[in-house]
Amino acid sequence: MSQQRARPGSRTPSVKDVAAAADVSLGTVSNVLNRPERVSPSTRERVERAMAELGFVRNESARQLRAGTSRTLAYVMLDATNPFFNDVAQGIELAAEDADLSLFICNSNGRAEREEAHLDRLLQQRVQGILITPVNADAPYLDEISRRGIPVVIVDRHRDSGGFCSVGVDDVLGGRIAVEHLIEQGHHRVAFVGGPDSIGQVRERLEGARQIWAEFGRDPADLVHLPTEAVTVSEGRSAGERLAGLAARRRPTAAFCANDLLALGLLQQAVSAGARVPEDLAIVGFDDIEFAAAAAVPLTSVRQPRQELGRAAAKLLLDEAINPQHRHEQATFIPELVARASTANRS
Amino acid sequence: MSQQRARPGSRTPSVKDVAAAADVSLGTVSNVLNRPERVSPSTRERVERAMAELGFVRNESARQLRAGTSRTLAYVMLDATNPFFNDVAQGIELAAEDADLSLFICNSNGRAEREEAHLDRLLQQRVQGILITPVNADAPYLDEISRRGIPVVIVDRHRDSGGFCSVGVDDVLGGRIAVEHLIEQGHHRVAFVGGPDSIGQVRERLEGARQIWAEFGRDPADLVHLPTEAVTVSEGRSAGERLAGLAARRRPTAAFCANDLLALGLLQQAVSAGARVPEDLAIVGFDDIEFAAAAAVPLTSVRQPRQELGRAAAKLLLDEAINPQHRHEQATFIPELVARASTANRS
DNA sequence: TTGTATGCGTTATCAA
DNA sequence: TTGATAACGCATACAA
Repeated sequence: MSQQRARPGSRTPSVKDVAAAADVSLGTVSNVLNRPERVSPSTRERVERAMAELGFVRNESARQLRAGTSRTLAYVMLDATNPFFNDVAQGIELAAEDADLSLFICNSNGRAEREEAHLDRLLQQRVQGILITPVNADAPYLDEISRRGIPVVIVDRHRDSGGFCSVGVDDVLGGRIAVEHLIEQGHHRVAFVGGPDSIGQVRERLEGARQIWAEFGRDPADLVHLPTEAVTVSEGRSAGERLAGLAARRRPTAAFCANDLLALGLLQQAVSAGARVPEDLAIVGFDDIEFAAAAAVPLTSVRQPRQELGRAAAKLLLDEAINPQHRHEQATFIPELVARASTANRS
Repeated sequence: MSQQRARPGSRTPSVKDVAAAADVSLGTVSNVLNRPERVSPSTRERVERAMAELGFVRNESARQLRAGTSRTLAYVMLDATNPFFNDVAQGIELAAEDADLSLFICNSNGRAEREEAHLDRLLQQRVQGILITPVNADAPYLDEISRRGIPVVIVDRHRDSGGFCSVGVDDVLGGRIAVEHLIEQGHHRVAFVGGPDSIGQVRERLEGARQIWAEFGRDPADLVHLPTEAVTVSEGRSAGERLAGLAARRRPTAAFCANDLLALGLLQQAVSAGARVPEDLAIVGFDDIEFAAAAAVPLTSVRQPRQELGRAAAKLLLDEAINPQHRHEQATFIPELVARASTANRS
């Protein structure tokens, strides 16, 4: 096999090489690159031909060093195994692509020290801005970055103390519509599955659930909180076991899960224990990831506009980076119930 | 809210600023950064203090421009909605992190023109190397990149014409063990669900299935190919409908799906049509993504070491980038059957 | 052990 | 319309 590599002596061609080949000055080559209208058609064509022949590719590091502005964005994800965040990342990537920007993607996996290490590296890269779903939205190093003049947008979280753009959905409302739906379906005892409390979303979704429960005049004791240690499939399963362990007359007939991973785990446990969904147990998830619709019993879920969240965040970031009179903005999207078989009517 | 930003007049501090603050020369600061052993403890400490006080962060563009070596890798994914590729990406990211490298992640979404646009940008970034699950492993622009001296590793695909490192599993073997398992479970008529043919993996998994089928002396007509237009959940559903439409005596009692997404779609269709899994229809998937184990009927699947694939690919890439006597290598992992409820024994 | 000087590839300013 | 030149921030060879 011809292991054809670049000949040892050959650097990758620079503007200088192009200039020599096209017999123009270096400045003219740069103009062809950056302000082609300033250069006459004939020489421009000559330069372009030389570029093609030499296989010239602009060196972005040099460009960035000189111009002072980078052409990269970064997204620091919270949990790469949750499709929700990957969908958000896709939205960001599409926006970045539109703006001809490259995107660093990092995963903190829920650990603050990894998050900080990533941020460190991104600072060195002089990224134009950072999108982040932080482990802790109030971490001081986020302010530190912002103080450096680097735009930071918080994704799928809001921050009490302000100072940042952020995007997310109205989680309280999401909790309300989920439980309202269950009430409408005739349930009188409902479980809320989710935790830990340190996750703001979980708290707010539960808060919404409690609000609507109270508004319908229900007894708070009939809204049972099944806490979990994380929002994962396996925690959903374990919550299911606890649920199944309750005495029949105390057992909720429906569960609202803080996210779809929990809901899928709960569904699996229920089915494997011989329970029928939704007849014995109705289930509502949150996020509406693709696997919610793909479940054996398609899952009712509170939809977040996942890609749109990413796109919106990227747009806010770019505005902050470019627009001098940018004002921080908390973009809150409205979640939407998507009813499927897992909560079909109890008739 | 105090919109505290960098004071307009303040650039981010450079080595020069640090040098001035620590009252040493610029070269000494650079030495502290790159060969700390060469500088005396006392001045080193002074310099480090100055760095901390000024909040100095090394400018990676300048470093890269001067040193000629970049500290970034890139992975061009084929399909960001498939958790399999995200798991591979995680493996890559972990390896990159170990090497203190940043990672660009791009998604071609199966479209060659997006892939090329991404590669273009990555070339400009002068990435140290590119990992890619290509739309078409034989695309000539991959050679073009390699010829430029940029290491390219092909992930989850192999290339006939060589010239690259690649990682993947033995797909033929994967097909064999999947169908062998079904034969052992007592199935006499089996469906292969997958397509299009342009995907090498699909062809090879089918090939493996046929091999083992023949070796057991079975009639080729009893291995029914249900072609799909993509390896997605919805195509799995539609294959399920076709399967259900077959006359009962011609209908396979088991299906081997080219990947888990297809298998999940098939499972959903079967359950919603009232079929019991595995009693009426046994299902085997491929990849063993997390959602296979999380399905309502946990899915038997042929496991690929997803993260490990990514890690191995990154290691090959780094070797190619650093080791002058690097030799291209096709790393082939052995897939492994993970038996779950979707193929429980027909007793 | 520390300082000085040069250049990486590009953009932008100014003169021709 | 084009050319010459300086500067971006850093690493390194070499001198002190």
